[in-house]
This record gives sequence, structure tokens and C-alpha cells, in this order.
Amino acid sequence: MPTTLRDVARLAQVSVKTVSNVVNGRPHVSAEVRGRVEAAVDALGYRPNRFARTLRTGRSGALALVVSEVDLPGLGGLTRALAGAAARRGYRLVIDPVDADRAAGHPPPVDGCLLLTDLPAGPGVDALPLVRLGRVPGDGTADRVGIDHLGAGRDATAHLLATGCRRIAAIDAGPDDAAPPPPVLRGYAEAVRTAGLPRLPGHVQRAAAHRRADGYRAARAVLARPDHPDAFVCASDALAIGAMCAAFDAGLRVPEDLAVIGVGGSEEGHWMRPALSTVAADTGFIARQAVARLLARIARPDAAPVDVVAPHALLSRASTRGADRPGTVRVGC
Amino acid sequence: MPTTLRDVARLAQVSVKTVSNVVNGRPHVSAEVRGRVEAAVDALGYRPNRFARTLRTGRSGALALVVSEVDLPGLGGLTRALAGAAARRGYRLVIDPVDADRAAGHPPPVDGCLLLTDLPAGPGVDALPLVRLGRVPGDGTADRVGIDHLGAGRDATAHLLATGCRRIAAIDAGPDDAAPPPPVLRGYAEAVRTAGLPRLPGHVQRAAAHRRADGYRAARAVLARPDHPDAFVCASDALAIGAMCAAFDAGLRVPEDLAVIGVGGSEEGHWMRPALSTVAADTGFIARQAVARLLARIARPDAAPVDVVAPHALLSRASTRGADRPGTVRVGC
DNA sequence: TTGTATGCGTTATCAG
DNA sequence: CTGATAACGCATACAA
Repeated sequence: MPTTLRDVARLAQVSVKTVSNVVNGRPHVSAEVRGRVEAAVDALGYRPNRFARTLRTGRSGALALVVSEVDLPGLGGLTRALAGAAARRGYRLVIDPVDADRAAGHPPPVDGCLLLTDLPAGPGVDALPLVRLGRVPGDGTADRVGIDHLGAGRDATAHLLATGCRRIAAIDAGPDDAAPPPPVLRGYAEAVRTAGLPRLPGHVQRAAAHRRADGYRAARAVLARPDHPDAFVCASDALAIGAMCAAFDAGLRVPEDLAVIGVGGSEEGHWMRPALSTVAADTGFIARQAVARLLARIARPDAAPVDVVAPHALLSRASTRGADRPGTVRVGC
Repeated sequence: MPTTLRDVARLAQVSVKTVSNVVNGRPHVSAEVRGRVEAAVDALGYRPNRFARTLRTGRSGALALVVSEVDLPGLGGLTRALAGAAARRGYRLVIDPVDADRAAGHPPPVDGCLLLTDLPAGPGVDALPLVRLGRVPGDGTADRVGIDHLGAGRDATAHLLATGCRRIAAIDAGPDDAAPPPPVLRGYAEAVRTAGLPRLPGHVQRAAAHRRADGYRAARAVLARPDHPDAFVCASDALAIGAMCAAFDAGLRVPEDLAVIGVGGSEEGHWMRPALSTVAADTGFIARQAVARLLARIARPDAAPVDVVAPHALLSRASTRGADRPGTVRVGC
């Protein structure tokens, strides 16, 4: 049974209020009383009850990053950046993994949520202040911070074109019949059209989700066709990693026979061999903006939702051809 | 300002207690009253306040997985297993990323912690019921669930010996002068000695931590020596992935010139090319045991700490030689 | 500068 | 079966 403010107050011979003042670092407490209280706190090993404090103040001081997939390449870097940004604003960050099916049924005990999933928020989470992470623009129902995926798809494709690829395939996640197609695919189509290249049938694949295995399957499907592509644009690093593995297992050399580029700038891609070229988001920017937007929404729940577009840069590594490698090609906003 | 039990009670023309009974699914409520209350709950969009509930009951229904490194290969699989095990016991799981330096200063708002770090618990976390994940045996100060790392090191080394490797190097994390050496290294040394092979100087490297970059650096240091090893035993998949990259960058073929094996059984290793051989823990077992131990400790805080040894199996994949590949070699307990 | 009293939203105790 | 009322631990008007 934990010690409470009252226990400390009794031992230190002061009132509850004074102990509260000392614990919360309030001024206007005499040095002598403060010393007595601190001694009592130490002696009893007092720790404030977070739930009581939150109930009273209405603030828990915690934000949640809600993810439907914990094994996502790049999640580590994003989490680090978000935790840092939150800490600088006086908040702690916890990760809340939710099942795809029972999506976010109960809200985590936090002041607000960052959603890294395109799932519907669910009855629990959507009552909380909420910022979505990922592709912008969104549907305007919530604040959203992410890179311009259409631009990312265009830039990735342009990079492949510039390094000599001519039969470029693309892999994105989501239902096959989605309309409009997802932004990376639109950017890809735009770049291919601008270059005056023909659209090859079956060269656009839709994976079930952004998992390595989905990318592997999608890439196999394309590589099984008689008209091999010479490059893959993948809408995420997870898909790209799966696609690279499919290429190896098919006996193809990367990038000589098949170039691969992803989107995300994940750490894991850096540790593939060959290292994965990728359109990297500025995670520091995203983290700062996402936390700032979320805190703003907590303060003003009724403000109009805004989209924040984060800068991106193309990281040209060994999985794509090109004389400029290794290096960063500045593109995007 | 959210709606409370009182608002619902007022609208439904019943007492606060009755609403509470309905919300918590208690029996002894007439169907008619129940219907009225449920209608009011829906109309007002009532959601129970978790903090008030926790304050009152003393139980939050949440467990925390405390990690010092979020970019760990295998963390995804472990998290999934733990979240599942917790859910089956009626608990939710959140991940609490902590900085290595300001380790776990504040306790997360949960009923207990699973610690996936060897850092000292810190003043906040160590007051909570706590189970450590990782190598067993531990120091006896806390419950601990993990595989037998000494056996894992022995089995990994034996596998390399059985597939023809004769100059085997080892990489583990931690300070160079730690005594006793970490268990994987001890198992490695034991297997090498048993095989009657000489100890090659400089073939045991200590990395700063279990990060890919640490494995990369350590492997480079070994490969820079005139007496190349023909295999690496790595104490984690993160180290092994870094070591594999170092081998490639040195122009070596895996496994022909250099075999590599890790410990952990991470998903990420599966998606390396060649796929990483690894000593895989039974994450389902670990998750079930860890959650069970933690709940037991919550119920009886003063019970003596116990160590639980989880089964492990050697996954022989393409990063090690051998005719039996691909396949699982049953070893361990 | 410090103490007293009240309420945050919930559940539990006890009457009716 | 239902209703009034007291706690849970903390922070804060307000009083002293």
C-alpha cells in the first residue's frame, strides 16, 4: 500500500498542501519546512499517484503513438524523434500497438494520439485529440503531418529514369480497385508519362499492406511476367526490402539487373546489401510538427484541421544505379 | 468537457450507481432500466474516465514494455507476442521507450513493467512490479524470463563447427573487461575448447551495445587482422546483421568465405540475403511466461524472484553453410 | 507562508 | 433491484 501526501504531511508535521507545494516545486515555501518535507518524502519513499494527479488536473503529460504494425522499418527512428520532440515540450511518449481488427477500441491513458495507421480511429481513440502521420493531403477530417507522397513517387521514378532505367514497375499497398490510386502510384504514373514511356501492363502491383512479405509477393508476381522490369518503385521501405529479396531469390543482381527504391528513409534499408535507395522523410521535422500540432489541438479542439507537408530527400544508395552515388539528392519541398 | 456518470444518470433518471452497474456489465439490473441507461450512454457519447476508475480500483489494466532501444531487430515479434499474451489475461500492453541516460525516471501509468534492457531500473520503475526479459540466470533481484544464453552461444558455435568452420570469432556487447564474460561468449569459448581448437587472439570482440552499427565496427576490427576468421558468432541479430554488412563491404562472400550466426530469431534476419541463421527464442513461451510472472508478482509483491528459462531452437539458414539447410535444428531446453 | 475544505469521476458500502 | 453517500489521492480556492 503506497504512501500518500497525507503520510508525508503527518511525518513532516505540516499540512497536505505544503507537501504538495514542495513536491511540485512551488515557491513560497520556507527552506526549513522544505527540508523537513523532503526528508519525509525520502524516508517514506513517496511517489505521487499519477492517476490522482491526472484526475485532478485533467492532464496526464503523456502522448501515444498508435501503430497497427510494430515491425515497421523506420519505426525506430520515428519513435526516437517523436519521443525527443515530446520531451522538449514536457511530454512523455508511449507506443500503443493495436490489432488491425480490434482497432483502438480503448483509448490509451494519454492526452492525445499520434496515429501511424490508416485504420479508422475507432470509438476510443477518435474521442481524443488526434494527429495522423503519413501521406498528405489527407481527407481533411484530422490534422495530418507527412511528406508529399505524390512528389515522393515522382522523384523516385525520376531518379530511376535519370540512372538509365526504362521499364519501371511500381508496388504500393491497398486494395486493387482503390480510386483514386494512392499518391505514390500517381506520382510514378506521372513521371513515366512525362518521360514518354509506355505503360506496361501488370507492372503496377498492389500489396496487402506495408510488410516485407507483401512486397516480396508483389515483386514475385511482377518478375514472373515475360516482360521483366528493370526497376521497382516501392511505396515504403518495407515493400522495397521484400522486393529486393524477391529479386535475389530470382537470381537477379541489384542494381545491375533490377534497381530498387523505397520510401521512408529507414535505418533498416541502410543495412541491406546493397543498401536501399529511398526517399527519406525529415523525421525531425515531422516529429516537431506532429507534436506541435497535437498540443495545439489539445489546447483548441475545435480548430480546423491542417495538413503539414514535411520535406523529403532522395537518398541515392547502392540499390539504384548512378554515378552520383553515394549521396543525397535534394528534392521535394 | 467530457460527459460523466452523473450526466448519464440525470438523463436516464437513475442513480449514478446504477449507471456504473450497467456500464460494468453487472447483474441485478432490470432490463427496462438497462435499456434507458444504454440509450443515455449512446446519446451522450459517454466514455468512462480511465484515471478516475484506476484511482478508485487501484488497477489500470495496462502493462508496460520498457525498452532502451526501439530499433531492435526482433522487437516487433516480441511485442506482438507480449501484447497477445497480455490481452488474453485481460491486460493491454504499451511500449515505453526510455533514454539510456535518464533511464525510466518516471514510471509509466501501468500496473507493472516488463524490462527489455539491462539498465538499472531507476527510481520510478523499480517501485513497480517488474519482470526482466533477457538472458537467464539474472542476478536474483527480479523475476527474469529468457533463453539460456550460455547454451545459445554453445549451440551456435557447435553448428558452425559442424558445418566445417574452424576459425570462429565471436562478438558480444558490453564492457571489454566485464567479469565474468557474458554468457554467449562463455558458451562460445566452451564449444571451441571442447572441439580442441586453439584460441585465436583478437577473435573475441566487444561491441558497445546491441546495435547494427556496433556489430559492423566490431566485425571490421576482426576482419582487419591478418588471421581472418571463417565464421562469426554474434550475441544478437543486430550485431550479426552489422557483421554481415561488414563482410560484404570487405568483399567477402557469406557463407562461403565467412559464415555468420546471430541470436534472437528476428524477422529482420529472415529478410537479409543471405538469410541470417540464428538461435531463435520461443517468443510465444517467453510472452506467456513473462506476463504470467508479472501478474503473479503484482498479486504477491514479496514472493522470491524466479528465473524462467525459455526454449530456443537453431534456425539454420543461408548465412551458415550446411547440407541440412533450410531447416530447424532442435537444440536447447 | 501555511492550513482547511472541496471536488475531479469512479466504485463500493450500505440502506431502502 | 436501486439510491444516497463515502472514499480513492491529489491540487487548489480560500481562509488564517
